[in-house]
Amino acid sequence: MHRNSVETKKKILDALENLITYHGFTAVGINAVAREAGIDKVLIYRYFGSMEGLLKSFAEEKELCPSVSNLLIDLHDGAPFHEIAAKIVIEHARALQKSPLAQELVCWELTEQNPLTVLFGKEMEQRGLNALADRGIVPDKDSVTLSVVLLCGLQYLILRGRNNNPMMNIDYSQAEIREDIERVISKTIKAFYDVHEGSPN
Amino acid sequence: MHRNSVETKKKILDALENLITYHGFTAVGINAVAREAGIDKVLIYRYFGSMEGLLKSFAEEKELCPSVSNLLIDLHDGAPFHEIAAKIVIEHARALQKSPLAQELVCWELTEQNPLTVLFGKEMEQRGLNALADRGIVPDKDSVTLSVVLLCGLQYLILRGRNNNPMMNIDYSQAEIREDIERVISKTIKAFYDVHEGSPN
DNA sequence: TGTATATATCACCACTTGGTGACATATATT
DNA sequence: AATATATGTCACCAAGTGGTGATATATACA
Repeated sequence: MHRNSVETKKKILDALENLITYHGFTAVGINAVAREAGIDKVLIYRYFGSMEGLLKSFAEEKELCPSVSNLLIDLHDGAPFHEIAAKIVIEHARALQKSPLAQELVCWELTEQNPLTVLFGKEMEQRGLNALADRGIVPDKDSVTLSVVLLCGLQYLILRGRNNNPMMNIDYSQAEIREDIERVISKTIKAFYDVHEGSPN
Repeated sequence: MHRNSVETKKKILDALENLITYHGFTAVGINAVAREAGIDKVLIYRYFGSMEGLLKSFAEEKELCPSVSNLLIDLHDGAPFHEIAAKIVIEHARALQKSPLAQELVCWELTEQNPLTVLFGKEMEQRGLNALADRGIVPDKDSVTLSVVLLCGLQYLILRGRNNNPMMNIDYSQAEIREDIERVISKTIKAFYDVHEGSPN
């Protein structure tokens, strides 16, 4: 065997990722990570101090969720707010759907607080805001509220769908149903916006 | 000590409830339940067969979430659909907010499947539907989709708020913010419904 | 070449977990 | 009162957990 600390650290971080992705956050622990990485657990303590330290490093070094900004490039510059908002919500959901790791982290975040879930949560919060800030848009409070509620709803539906346990038979992973949902989302945001801009409070 | 099996069973079921409510579903286990109940764990096996059996009995015998139908009594008979739908969503969320046990079960359901989470999930699904069925209302698909997404969004926000970890500073547990959210929900459903009934597909 | 250090292995600790068999004793039945 | 059964206690098991100290060995540096 070669002795290469950076390689070993990588092995450990990768093992953690695989563990979360394929066995869920409940499977995470010092012994499990060491086993998965094929190294002695004492190396985890040596290089990361503790499980907390490992989670922190993982949160900092791994790409936990892709930026949403670049998913909006096909939106023309003068697009109305409701289109942008809908697009952000929908693309955010699609990205989550594609990433079992991110799904597990969202779920973990609802269960427990640790360096990883906290950092991940902050990152996720910033995604949509950045996409808007990039375009110099400052949305009013109610519009944000609606978008967030819709976004959270989609996140919840995606989490529920994971174990073939969809909510109300609304299985986001099925293409036709996803299209239905996305159409309703767009229609809803537009309808709200049309009514709202007349009297935004 | 008196020897009373029904009392012991009750002790065990109560212990499980307290454990879930005050220490979260991750704390649930044979040893933990026995400890909390102050009885020997062998009695759990004797009376419920296994942890699974205990969860099943718990799901069947405990009142996991209050019916939502009786929360709608102050709604007049001829109320338009959008008002009823909004009321159901909002009352559902308020009920969840009041029940830490239900919150934990919702979270558990996203993490793992077991007799308790499955039964609880089915019960939750039926709540809104029953409220509508009681009034002889058969909503169209898109309206259901919107209501479900909004409802799920509120559930998610409530779960996130539990550990002082609110999403985007939208803390459902704060009265003023809750009122904002509820207002947006009502406004949204009405706006969608107004547009939608003209072209329900 | 010899030596120090970074890296990795191994053995062990106390504690918790789910699970079971042997036993004691209160209660009910005959 | 004698017996059977329901109920409860105890001791134990193998396996897993987080965590640590002692030791081996590859690599780098003198």
